[in-house]
Amino acid sequence: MPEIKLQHILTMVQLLSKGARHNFIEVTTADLGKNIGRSQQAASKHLLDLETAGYIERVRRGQKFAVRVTDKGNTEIQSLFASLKSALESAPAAIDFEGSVVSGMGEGAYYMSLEGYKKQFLEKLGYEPYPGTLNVRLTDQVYMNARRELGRHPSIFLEGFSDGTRTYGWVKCYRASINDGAMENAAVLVLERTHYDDSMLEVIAPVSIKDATGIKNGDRIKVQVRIDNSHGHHQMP
Amino acid sequence: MPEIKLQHILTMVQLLSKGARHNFIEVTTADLGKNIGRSQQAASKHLLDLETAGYIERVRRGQKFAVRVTDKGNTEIQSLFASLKSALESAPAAIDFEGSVVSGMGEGAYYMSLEGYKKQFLEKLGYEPYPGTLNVRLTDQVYMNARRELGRHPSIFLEGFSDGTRTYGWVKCYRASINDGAMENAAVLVLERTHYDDSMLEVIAPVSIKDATGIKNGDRIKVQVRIDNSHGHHQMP
DNA sequence: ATTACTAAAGGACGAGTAA
DNA sequence: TTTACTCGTCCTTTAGTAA
Repeated sequence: MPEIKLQHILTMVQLLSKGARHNFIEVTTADLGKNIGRSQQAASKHLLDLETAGYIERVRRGQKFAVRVTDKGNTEIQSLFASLKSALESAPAAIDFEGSVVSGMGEGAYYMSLEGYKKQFLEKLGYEPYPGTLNVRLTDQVYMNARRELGRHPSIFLEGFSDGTRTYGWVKCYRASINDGAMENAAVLVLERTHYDDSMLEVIAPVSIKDATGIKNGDRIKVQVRIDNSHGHHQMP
Repeated sequence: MPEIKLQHILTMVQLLSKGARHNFIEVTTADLGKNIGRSQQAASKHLLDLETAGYIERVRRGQKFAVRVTDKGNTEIQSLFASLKSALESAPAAIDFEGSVVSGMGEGAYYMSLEGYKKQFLEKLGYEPYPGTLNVRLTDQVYMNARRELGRHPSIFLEGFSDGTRTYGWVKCYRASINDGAMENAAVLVLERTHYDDSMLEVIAPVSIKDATGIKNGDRIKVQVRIDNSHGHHQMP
């Protein structure tokens, strides 16, 4: 959609930031060049090109020129900027996984049933998980890599605790949906302790995922983990 | 500050908008080329360059590649975008004028005293103007051009009215400051009727500008008109 | 079908310099 | 001092094509 050449962006932005949207401002091509990290000659060429394209107007003022950005030029920059912005903002903030359902609800069920976690699930996730995790064996190296790095993203963080006998590690929760929306309020767990392996994904939900979706052991399954991109990444611990 | 080459921006944005921030996505260089308005070969080169620079990573998937934007790449794009954004947003939204004060408060004073305007000034501008306008004769062609186009900008709009005998035209007001802040709450008027000429600026304020600032007839004066840039320009009538 | 090499064309840029 | 011309160099792109 935007017609403006990429190389001219810096020049236009520089002019606009100097107030050239509404006023004719005096800039020398040498200064301009310095500001955009190019030579005087390059800046001069930019202004000539932009003038030809109708994006700026210039008037002689003695030996120098005064420059103003035209409506057309402003529209062009704003629309370029708007389309970049919307492209960046519409970027899906989710990590996709695929794998097959395997049996092994035992251990998960035990942990979920512990009071020290249950309380936090209810408080931070909004529900008490069905007792038992759905285990998904990832099928592709790409998903295993993503699984390994999953814990780096901002999470719903459940503190570890001690019951007097032993201590239990923290749990990071990530909201997730299953099979393109067949179930929306699931969550994927990243545990401090149980370091299964990077090919395994543990999924919980308020109800039995198998019952609710009809998924059986051995079935292929897609899990989409939603990531919070609201800036300020990478947190402890 | 941003190190990334301008020509790579579109490619990076395209990848990000396809979700390559968190997932390895499959893109062919032919598709990518189409999306950024370049050839397949150019897209291929971009990916090679970006990979070398550490802005993306790729993994073979059969014959194709899957691509993901690295943290470094994302940081680069976000910071480029942020610096453009701040440059554009910090752009001063004001039109500067310079001229000399001339006598001629008569007519302005008469208009300002009319009840049909006084009411609207108080309501929309927040004060009742000192009775009398300060007239500024613009000295440079550049300012006269700007004066001619002033009415196109969003304004504080006073309706015209009739007192039974005759009708009075609309008035557009623009908040303005005088001599770099010597007076901040002045306003410049653009009248429907009184089509003086493009070299004249009429300025009002809650008090006598001459008394408050010590400006006398014949003095040079700067008037800075503030423009409302909050998008959605160009309105009636 | 897909990537990316090569060669050649096109464009952007900086140095030198005229006006 | 300023702008902008020419020209040589380097960078970017495309077409053709190999793998």
